[in-house]
Amino acid sequence: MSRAEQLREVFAECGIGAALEVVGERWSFLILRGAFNGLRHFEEFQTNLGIARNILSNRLGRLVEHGILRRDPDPADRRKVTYRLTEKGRDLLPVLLSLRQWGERWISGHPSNPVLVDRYTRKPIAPMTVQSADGRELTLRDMEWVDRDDLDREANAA
Amino acid sequence: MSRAEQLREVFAECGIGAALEVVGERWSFLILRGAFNGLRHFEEFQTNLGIARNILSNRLGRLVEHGILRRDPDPADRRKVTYRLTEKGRDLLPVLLSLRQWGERWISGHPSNPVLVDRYTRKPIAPMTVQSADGRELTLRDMEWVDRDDLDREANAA
DNA sequence: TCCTTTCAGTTGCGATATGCAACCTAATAG
DNA sequence: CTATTAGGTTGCATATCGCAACTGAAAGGA
Repeated sequence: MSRAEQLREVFAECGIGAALEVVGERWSFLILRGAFNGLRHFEEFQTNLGIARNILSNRLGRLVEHGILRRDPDPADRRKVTYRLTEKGRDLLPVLLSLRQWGERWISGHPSNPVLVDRYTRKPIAPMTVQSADGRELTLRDMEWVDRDDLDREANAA
Repeated sequence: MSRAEQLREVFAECGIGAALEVVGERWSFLILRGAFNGLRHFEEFQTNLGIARNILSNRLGRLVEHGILRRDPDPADRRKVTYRLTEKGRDLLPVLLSLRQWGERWISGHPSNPVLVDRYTRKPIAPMTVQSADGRELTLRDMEWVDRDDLDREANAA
């Protein structure tokens, strides 16, 4: 098997591809950002993001299909519909925050508003970092890509 | 100012929008995933990702424009060109890993191959989490969105 | 009751973006 | 000096996006 074929197999089953099929379309991340910031209704998303209504309709539908948002009628006003994050959706917070911090550092050049703070200490959250199993911060030089089977063999040999 | 207008202002200057303009297009993340895994040449990206050649050309060009990849001629073979991550590109690793871990957990349902391990302990890296300034893991219930100016006022009042 | 506004979409249509296959040029290999 | 490889570009078909206008059901107000 050529190096290229090896890599193709390896990448095909990567979680990134799977994730992108669900949240990789244009606007999906921005809609989720809105949801994390408390937006709930169609018109709120539309006016805040400035997204076309048909696209918004399509994206909300898809996020609901994939179980990232839940769509419920508003009991108080039967015209209204509320979109809320599910656990699966809330679990995207690390992705959103990593992306945001990167954008702040490398693109916009300054911290955004509002800030996500620890409710008790009132201090902004820490930058997202890659850490070892025992909590040390790792840089790319401290890491290595290893085939899962090779890793098992290493463990058994030890 | 209405609640909607407040939020619009607030979101306009969020780093996520800025980041997405650079890496939010289709294929960009997958190309970066490839780069993190050691792909360097046009044909490698093309055969591994199965992306159309014109789109690949366009995306590589854009990533280079934005300073995420560096494009160098290969001194050993003047037909070849190498694309490599810059520091700005390498700093996207937390984004890629968060996305990958989410995809593994919620979409593909199983860990991907290969694994990123701590080079010395040989243990897989930890899941990406949101942490307080002093390193405690935080859930959404432990956090709050706060306007930066309000936060400053809080700090001064204390 | 009737009229107006709000909410959450849908529809039609032109502008973009994507994907495929074929082609191209320079450099290398044999 | 011919064939192959690397890294693209070009043309063309299809899919997606974005805007503006429209719809239908539900409230709100006089």
